Amino acid sequence: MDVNKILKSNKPLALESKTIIHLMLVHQSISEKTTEALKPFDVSIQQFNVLRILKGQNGKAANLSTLNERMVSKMSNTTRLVDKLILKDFVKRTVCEENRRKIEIFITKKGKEELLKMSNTMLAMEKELLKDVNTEDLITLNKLLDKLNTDK
Amino acid sequence: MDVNKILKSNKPLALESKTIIHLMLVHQSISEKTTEALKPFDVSIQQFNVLRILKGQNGKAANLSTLNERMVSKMSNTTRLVDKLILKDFVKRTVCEENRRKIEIFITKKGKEELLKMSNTMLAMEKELLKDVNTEDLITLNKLLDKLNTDK
DNA sequence: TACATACATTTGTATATACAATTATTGTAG
DNA sequence: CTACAATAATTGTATATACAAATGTATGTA
Repeated sequence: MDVNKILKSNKPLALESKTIIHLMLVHQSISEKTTEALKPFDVSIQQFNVLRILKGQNGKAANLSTLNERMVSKMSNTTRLVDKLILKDFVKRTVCEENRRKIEIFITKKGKEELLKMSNTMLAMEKELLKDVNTEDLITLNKLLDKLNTDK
Repeated sequence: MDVNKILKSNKPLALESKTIIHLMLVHQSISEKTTEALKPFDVSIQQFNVLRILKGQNGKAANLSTLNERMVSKMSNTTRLVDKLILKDFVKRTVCEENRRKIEIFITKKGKEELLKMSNTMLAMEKELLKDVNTEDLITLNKLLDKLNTDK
């Protein structure tokens, strides 16, 4: 992707602005490819992320706040994401007995099975997207992204 | 931003997956900061982008398809973005006389004035976000992003 | 015990976006 | 010249997201 071709601006943008736009365009592309990759499973990228986090818990429950901390989503919408995953029978939700304000969310057997298929499809998409970026470059890219001042 | 701290996964993710998540998290942060920066002007990042592209036209009109090509937006929504900018008196829309299917969109004087203020605010935000990334790193980052296979 | 406060989640609602269908205009084959 | 396809933009609608307010539960304190 060549950001200059897209911008076609005669007055040159600040390098900072250009970088931000570049990141936006890259995100848009990733987002579209992800939606496409996950379409057969009828889940959104956010629903996929919830499943991936839950599986990372290795049987332990996660409550909503925990999910939320690790996700690109607002609390109120995480509730609704979980609602949708329950409808698909991919996760279970129970009230936490030690603290009834909290809820506990688990991934189900079906959820785990589907997640495995999704992950394979996703990884194929990711490899295709990153096929011209070698390992060394990927490491550099991650290091550079770590330098961004994102409060996280 | 340290993506490993956020993921907290025990089973290590593929470097490709990690990079994609990293980009997603970075985008989310940029998106939030941008919304915040543009709030005083009551425009969205997409509306800002329309204005920036129109200004880059240097008086020449842009039609919707042109705007769309250069933007992170679907055609149908670009129509509505322009609607909102018209309400604010930031742009004007006229039917193209050579081809009445097309419309021509111009930035207004008021639009240009406001865009200048917005750009200053945005640049300050961008510099803050990228304060720990030096020029050389920015160039490297853009080069790496160019390597992504995004069909653009 | 009663009451204020904090915490965890949910609900309501306005706005944003994606996708499909529609309208209006132009181009073109017969 | 008419019919049909192609182009440019708009509209309808379902889903997604952000933000604020509300709900239910727990904790501190007078």
